Amino acid sequence: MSRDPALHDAAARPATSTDVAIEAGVSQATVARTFSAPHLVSERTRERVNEAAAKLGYAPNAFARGLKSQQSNVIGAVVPAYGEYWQNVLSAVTRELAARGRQLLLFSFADPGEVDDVLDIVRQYRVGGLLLASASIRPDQLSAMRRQSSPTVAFNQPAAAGLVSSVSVDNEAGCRLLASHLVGQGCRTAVFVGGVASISTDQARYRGAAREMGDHGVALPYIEAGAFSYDAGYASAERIARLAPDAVMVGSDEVAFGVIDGLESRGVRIPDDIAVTGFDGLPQASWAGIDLTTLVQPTDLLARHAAELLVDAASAARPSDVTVDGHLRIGRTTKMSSR
Amino acid sequence: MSRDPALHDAAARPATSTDVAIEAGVSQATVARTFSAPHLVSERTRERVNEAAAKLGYAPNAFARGLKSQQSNVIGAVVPAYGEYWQNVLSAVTRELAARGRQLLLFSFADPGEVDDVLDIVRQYRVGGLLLASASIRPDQLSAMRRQSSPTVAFNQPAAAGLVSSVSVDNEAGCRLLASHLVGQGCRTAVFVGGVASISTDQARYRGAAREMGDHGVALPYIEAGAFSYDAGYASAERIARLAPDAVMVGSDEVAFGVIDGLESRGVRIPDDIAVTGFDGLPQASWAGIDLTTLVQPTDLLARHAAELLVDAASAARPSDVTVDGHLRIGRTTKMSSR
DNA sequence: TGACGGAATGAATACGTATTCATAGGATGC
DNA sequence: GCATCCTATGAATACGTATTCATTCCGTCA
Repeated sequence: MSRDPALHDAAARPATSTDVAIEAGVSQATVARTFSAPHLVSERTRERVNEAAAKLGYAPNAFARGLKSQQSNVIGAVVPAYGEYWQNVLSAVTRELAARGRQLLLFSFADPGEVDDVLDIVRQYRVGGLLLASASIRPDQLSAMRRQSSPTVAFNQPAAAGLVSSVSVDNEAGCRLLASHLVGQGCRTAVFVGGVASISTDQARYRGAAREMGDHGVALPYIEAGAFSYDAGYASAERIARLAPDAVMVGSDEVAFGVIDGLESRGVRIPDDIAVTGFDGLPQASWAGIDLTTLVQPTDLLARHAAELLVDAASAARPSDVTVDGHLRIGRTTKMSSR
Repeated sequence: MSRDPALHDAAARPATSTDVAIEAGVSQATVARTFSAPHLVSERTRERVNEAAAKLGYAPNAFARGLKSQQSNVIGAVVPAYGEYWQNVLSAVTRELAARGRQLLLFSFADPGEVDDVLDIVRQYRVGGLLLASASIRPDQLSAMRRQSSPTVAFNQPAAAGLVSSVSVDNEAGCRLLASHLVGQGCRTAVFVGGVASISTDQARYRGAAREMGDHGVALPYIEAGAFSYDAGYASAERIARLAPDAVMVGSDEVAFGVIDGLESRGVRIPDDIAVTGFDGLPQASWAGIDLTTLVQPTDLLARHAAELLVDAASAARPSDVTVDGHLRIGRTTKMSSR
């Protein structure tokens, strides 16, 4: 029937190392060695095996390999289902891990309440490492995962420090930079717009901003947008406009984009009436039409650190914390002229 | 030493079904049944097993399970490392699959040349389904993956139809809608800006746009931005401005955002001098500051179809193609006044 | 030349689970 | 009261690979 029986067989049942062994006239052990420890196999035999493998379309079964060798090239990632920022992080981490021969197994959750269920599923996969992205994972959940003998890394979750390895930007210092810049521009009154007050990054950012502002005698009331989204930012514009500050420091770029549009829709001119800063350094912040002043997280660098910790087995034993500085990006949204 | 020996043991070696069996005083088979086919186990026994499992912190080993049962809950996804659009798709698909108890194993590639290597790695994982996102996967690569007995779905890759299952928006019809809208606004001359001319979606979109325009006697020259990125769009503004058309139809939103900023940086007013349309319906298109006229892909619906095909085993045998209509989003970028 | 050692290979086993087959014990039918 | 059937369980095996152990072969050194 089929014009290509070899292909047909392959479809029915993927070739195994034993199939290859028979085809090549060697033992299964030799085939396994050819793929996992080639230096133990003679040149001639290796060629024969590779030839047979190619003919049968053989690819080692990663599950069986993982089962036997008790380790896998799969790194788990627990990530929120929504959010521009996390999508970027995920993208960066995926690239770094791919470069290290690791794959990413994605576990997403839409609501913090789902985290427990998700973590239960994660435990079923004996992942070689675990990336916990999202600040809405509770400390007790973190330490529960810590039991796993594989490296666990919390991404941008200051509260995790000590419990598991962590990689973060210096949120507090970053916000001090932003605040300092605003003060330098002549800002005398300001407001901070956070996403969700209970999140540790949100707290750290507000703390940094409030302290720096305080050092210059500027008070910094806190407004909670309610979510880390454009819409939440847009909606918070009303409350901001009512306070009519010189500047708004927003806890994240995505929210800031909403704040800007929300304010402008109310006739507020940016930066002439109110200056705006963000935090994260999303690609859109650099778009000419937006040109937001923000703190750029070195996402690629953070991702690289995370990948190193995830791949390095030693980090499972002794959690280590990496903090990286972000850099200030000055855009039009804080070009406060003479005040 | 440790205050909690149970936890310590768990760290050393995760509990197995045999451990649980001993703890509960039953056989390993009974434990396995308790988790994979609870209805075969008596109420009383099930309780004892669950109790023992909780005590030991047992979670079934997904790899061993997959090895034995010859199927896994893991869906592979081959996705480009960059691109706003694909990040959104990935996010949507992840959610749909999570709702169906499936996890996503991510294989990303930065360059189309890497696809062959990536697909080789994919084959090592006996994934229960495979999502091929990205139009830069060649037809021969598609059909090679087709051998796998698991469902394979190409996302938004018209060229894949017939080879594997596919889920796409109707690119051609979508562009006709956009073109028709422009004509209705009084557009008499136009330009199409594609990302990469060799990509099949790009071709389909240009075809649709050119035909509809042609039906109204409007010629539509093709300009290639060179990539599906903001920067590529920004850079193409020079060539567009030189042609000074009434409207620019851009093949994707991300490129369109760049085109808009690029044009405005050259003093071109949008939409008064040139109208702009995009394609995809990215979240940013709806931002008030941008408000782009575009064709909104029903990403969630597409993702749902893809998830269904991936989970439904039957789709492995007989590829099926799903095409969904997008809808027009009219924004300020095509509010051409009186012409 | 004989003993020794390293390289290459094969046989056998274990990883943790699902599943088939067999068995024991009740409940049900007449 | 006996044959029958169904339920619950255990013993045993297989999934595909990595790895240990044993064996063979050949070259080398004294």
